[in-house]
Amino acid sequence: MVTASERGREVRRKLLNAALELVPELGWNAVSTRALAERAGVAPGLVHYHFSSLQAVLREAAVGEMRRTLGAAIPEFERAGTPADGIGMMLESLDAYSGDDPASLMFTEAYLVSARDEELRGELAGLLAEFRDGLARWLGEHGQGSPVETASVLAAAVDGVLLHRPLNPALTSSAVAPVLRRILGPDIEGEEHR
Amino acid sequence: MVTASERGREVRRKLLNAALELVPELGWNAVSTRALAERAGVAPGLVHYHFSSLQAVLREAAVGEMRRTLGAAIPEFERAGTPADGIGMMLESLDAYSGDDPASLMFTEAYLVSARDEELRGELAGLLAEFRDGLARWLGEHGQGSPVETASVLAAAVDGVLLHRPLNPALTSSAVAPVLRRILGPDIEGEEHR
DNA sequence: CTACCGTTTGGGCAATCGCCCAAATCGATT
DNA sequence: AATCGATTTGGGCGATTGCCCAAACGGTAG
Repeated sequence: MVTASERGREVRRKLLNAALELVPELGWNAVSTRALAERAGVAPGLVHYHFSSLQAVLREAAVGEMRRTLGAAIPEFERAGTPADGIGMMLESLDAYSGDDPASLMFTEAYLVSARDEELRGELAGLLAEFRDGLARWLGEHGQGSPVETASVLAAAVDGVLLHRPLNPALTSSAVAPVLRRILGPDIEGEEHR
Repeated sequence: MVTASERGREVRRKLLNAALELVPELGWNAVSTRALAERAGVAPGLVHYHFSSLQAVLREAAVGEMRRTLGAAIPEFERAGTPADGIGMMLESLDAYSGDDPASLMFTEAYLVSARDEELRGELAGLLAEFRDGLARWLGEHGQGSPVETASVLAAAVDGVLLHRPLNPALTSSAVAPVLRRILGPDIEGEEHR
């Protein structure tokens, strides 16, 4: 015995999962109402019954996925004893992402769309700020100088590596980790330019 | 007196410039034949007279823009005396790119599309390899250890910063430069994980 | 002047788009 | 059994898509 509202929530879930598959496969702007419904195995009209628009489905799917991924990253980080080990662990778990896998592509697609979608931009900025602050706090507690700036650059660098990976197969974690770890070292003297 | 072929080459140029504007404005997949022609100030049919497909216009525009930008970056780099100064200079000139400006968005759009477009992927990989190798050679000549890995991570980190900038306004060059410069320092010891 | 050829025009083609909606369906409640 | 509200169905709406093409245009050569 299944109530109508239970079936409804299941359809919603299937639509969000379909979005998680199709955005990386086709690109955010190439996902259509009908393709989404077909992948979810439901009738096309259901998309606009459960969501206010096609964009709303994609936004909710993207934000949910990123929240899950980033939320799992912080505690994993904290299992490491030192920041240097933390970067190592993070990059190792990052080897699961080739850069052209669904999760990586969803991240980049969302970043890019957020440049033109104010609502998505706000949600992503909040998500990213939360992750960055968590990382910065942990870095600070372990004696890292300029923890906020370091965390910001670290987060950006990791996404940059994912962005470059499909074009540069040499960017494996074992090649990246030693270089990226140096970011935890002391400042390097350099002229300040005007 | 203007020959037909001269007018033709001018139309081609105008279409490529229009693509340079519209891809960042609307997103790669949202640029249509008609919108492109309208922005270029030419008739719609000309798009498929001068190019084999709409995608071909966007590809040629993106590759050209990236070739120009990356090509200008290497000599600028070499004007610096030390790698530390080079990063400073690069990041300063990078302040011209807010992350949601046309040039930055075109870079990211191209990276993303290349995940699904084999031809574009090949061209971008070549472009990126050329830049990375030039940077690595210069780093090596200035005594930088692991120059290839350092250059690869540096290139990725810069693109990551551009990707994050619209979501994290604190990522100014003055905040990023000191952190990113540490990448030129000595290796940091850290456990190797199994 | 005529013939020629690369360029340009603008409308047409079939396909697809996001979104809408009346009607059908289904379990729960009376 | 009758009724109700939430969910589902599938087709329809006007707009837009990439690409095509016959016809017009315009400078050059014979």
